[in-house]
Amino acid sequence: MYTIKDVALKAGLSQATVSRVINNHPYVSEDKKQAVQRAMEELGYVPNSSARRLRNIKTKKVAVLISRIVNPFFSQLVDAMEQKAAKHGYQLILCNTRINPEKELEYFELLQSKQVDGIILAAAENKWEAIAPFTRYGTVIYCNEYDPDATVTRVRLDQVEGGYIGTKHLLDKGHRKIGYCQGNDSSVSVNRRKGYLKAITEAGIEPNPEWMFKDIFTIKDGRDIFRRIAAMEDRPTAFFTGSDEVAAGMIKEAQLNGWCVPDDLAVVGFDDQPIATLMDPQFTTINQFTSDIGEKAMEVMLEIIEGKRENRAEDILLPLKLIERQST
Amino acid sequence: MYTIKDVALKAGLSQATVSRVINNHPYVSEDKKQAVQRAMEELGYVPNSSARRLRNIKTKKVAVLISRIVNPFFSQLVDAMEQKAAKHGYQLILCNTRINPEKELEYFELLQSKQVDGIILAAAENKWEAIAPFTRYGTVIYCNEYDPDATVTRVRLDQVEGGYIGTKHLLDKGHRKIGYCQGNDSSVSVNRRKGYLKAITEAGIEPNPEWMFKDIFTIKDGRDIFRRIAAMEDRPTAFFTGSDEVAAGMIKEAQLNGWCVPDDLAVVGFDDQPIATLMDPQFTTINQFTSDIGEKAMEVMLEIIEGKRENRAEDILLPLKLIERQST
DNA sequence: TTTAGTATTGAAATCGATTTCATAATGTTA
DNA sequence: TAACATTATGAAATCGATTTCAATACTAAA
Repeated sequence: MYTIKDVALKAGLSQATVSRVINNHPYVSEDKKQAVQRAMEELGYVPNSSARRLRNIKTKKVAVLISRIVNPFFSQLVDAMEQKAAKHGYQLILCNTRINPEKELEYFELLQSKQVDGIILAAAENKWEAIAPFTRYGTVIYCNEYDPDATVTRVRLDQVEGGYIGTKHLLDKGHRKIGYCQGNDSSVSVNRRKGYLKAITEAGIEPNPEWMFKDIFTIKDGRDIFRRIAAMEDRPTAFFTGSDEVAAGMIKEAQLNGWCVPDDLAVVGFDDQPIATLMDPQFTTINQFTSDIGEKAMEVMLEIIEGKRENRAEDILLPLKLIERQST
Repeated sequence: MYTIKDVALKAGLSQATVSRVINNHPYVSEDKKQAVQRAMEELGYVPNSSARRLRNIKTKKVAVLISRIVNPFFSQLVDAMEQKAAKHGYQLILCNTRINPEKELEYFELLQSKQVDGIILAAAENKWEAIAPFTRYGTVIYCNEYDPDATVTRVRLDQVEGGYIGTKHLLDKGHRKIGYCQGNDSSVSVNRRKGYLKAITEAGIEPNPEWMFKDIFTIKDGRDIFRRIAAMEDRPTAFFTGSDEVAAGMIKEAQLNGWCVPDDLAVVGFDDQPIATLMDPQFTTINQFTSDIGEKAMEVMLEIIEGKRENRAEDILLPLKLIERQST
C-alpha cells in the first residue's frame, strides 16, 4: 500500500509537487509532472480517499433513502438516479429504510461524518424538524415524498391530481361505489387520498370508510383485500389501488374466484409497471414517469452540490398520465 | 461542526480520554466517562469517519457489483444482502456496472482507497486476473456469477443443473424441438447452456443453432424472440428462456398472436418471480431462492471481514428447484 | 514501610493527503 | 539595468481522529 510519500521519493520530488500533479494544479513543469505520473503508474498508487476527505474534498457520493428496493418503482427510480450520477462521476449509496423512522435517521450520519455530499429523501418517515439539523452538513432534497414544512427543493408529482384522475376515471365509467387502498401515511398517500375524496365528493358521493384500506403494499396484500371485499354484503364495484402490485394481486385473486375484471370489479393501478401490460386483462394505471423523476432529482442534487443552484423551498412538479386499458 | 477537540475542551479533559470513551477502551474512570458523554451529547458531536479511517478503522461498508438494479433478480438479491448487512451494523453500496467491464473495474477503487471493507461481485465481466490484484486491499467474493480461476469464495448455484432440469422437463413432456435463450456470455449462461446441451444430446437430439439466442434480457426481447420463431419454417415447440422476463414477454406476444400456451408453445422461465404466478397461464419456472443466495453471500463476506473465516477457493452451492405450472 | 503492579490521564506522534508560506528562478516592462 | 511579476518547488502546518509513551495516583503484597 503506497502513499504519496513513496511516490515523492520515487520521483525525487516533494509531496507537495505530487499533490499538485494529482489535483491538476498550475505551476508544475511538464517534465516533473511526467516524472510524477510515471512514479504513480509504476507503484500502482491510488490516493487514500479518507485522507483527502479530511481536507474537505468532495466525496462524489450521494445517498438515496428509499423504503425497499424490491419495490419496482424504487428500483426504476434508483436506476435512473444512478445513471445520471455516474455520468457526472458520482456514485450512489443505496439506503433501505424499511419504513423505520429510526433507521432513516441513522443514515444521516453519512452526512454528518462526511461520507456523502448529499442525501435524496425518497422515503420520509420523519418530520422535517428532525431532518433540518442535518442540512448544515450537506445537501438534502426530497424526491417523490416530502414534508410540506421542508425548506429544501422537492422533486415530485402532484399526487392530489393522481388520486383525482384515477377516481374520476372510474366515476366516468359509471361507478358509484369506489374502494381505495394506500400504503402508510406518507405525503404521497395523504395527497392521493385528498384527490380521491375530492373526486367522489364532487360527484355527490359520501365516502365509505369500510372501503378504504391502509398499509397495503404487496401483491399478497392485493389478494387479501379482494378476499375482504368479496366477503362484504355491500361491496365496491371498482377500486383505486394506488399501486400496480396491489392491482395485480387483486385482479388475479378475483379471477381465481371466478370474477370477471372489469365487469364484476374494475381496478386502477398506479405506476404503469411492466406487469400492467402482461396480465390479462392489461390494466388501467397511472404513469408517473419514474425515470424522469429520478433523473430530475439527481440533476437538481448535483447542481446544488456544485453550487450552480440554490436549495430553497421549491416544488418541481412532474406530470402524471392516466393510461386506460382493459381493467376499467 | 464540532471536533474531538471541542468535546475535550468542554469536558475539561484531553482528546485522548475522549477518544478512549468513544472506542470503549478500559482505564477510564466512570465520572470522566460520563463527563465526556455529556459533552458529546450537548454538542451533538459525531466523529469524523474520514479521520477515523485514516487510522485504519473498518468502514463497515460493503459494495455489491450488479449489472442493473431494475432486474428483479438483482433487486431481491440486494435486498436480502442489505437486510443481513444492516443486522450486523454494515451498510451496502450499490454499484450498477451495466455490463461494462471498465465501469466494473473502476468500482474497485472503492477498495483501494479504503472506502469499503469488501466487494461482492454479482456481476463479473472481467477475468479473475484483472480482479486479483485488488484482493490485497480488502475482501472480494463472488455471488451467483464467478470465474473458475478465482481463488476466493463463490456463493452460487449449480447452473449446469439449472439448465439441465429445465430442459429435461420439456423433454419429458414430449418435446423434441427446444429453443434456448441466454443473456451475455457470463459464467451463469455458459453453465446453463452446458446443462441444456447435456439434456438434449442425452436424448439423442442434435442441437439446432437457429433456435439458440444470445443477449436476450428483457420482456421486450422475449416478445421479439417470439416473432422471430413465428416467422420460421421449422420452429421449436418449446423454449427454455433462462429468465422470467423473457418468458413473460414471449408468452404474452404468443397469446396476442393467437397462439395457445402451452399447446402451441411451451415455455420455461427462470427465477420464479411474482410475474410467474400472475400471468395466465401461470408459468413453469426454476426457483433459485434468490434471497437465500444474497443472505448467504453477505454472511460469508462478514465472516471473512471479521476474521472468522478464510477466503479461499471454495464453492458454496445453493439448491435450485423446478416449479411446474401451466405453461408446459 | 517499601516495592511492585495496576489504574488513570495527557502530551505528542501518527495516519496520508492538501495547502500555506517562503524561497528561488525566470521573464517582462520601464 | 532596476523593479516587479510570474512560474516552480519544497518545508511545514493542517485536517480530526487514534495510539504510543511517559507521568502520576492508587492498591496490594512483601
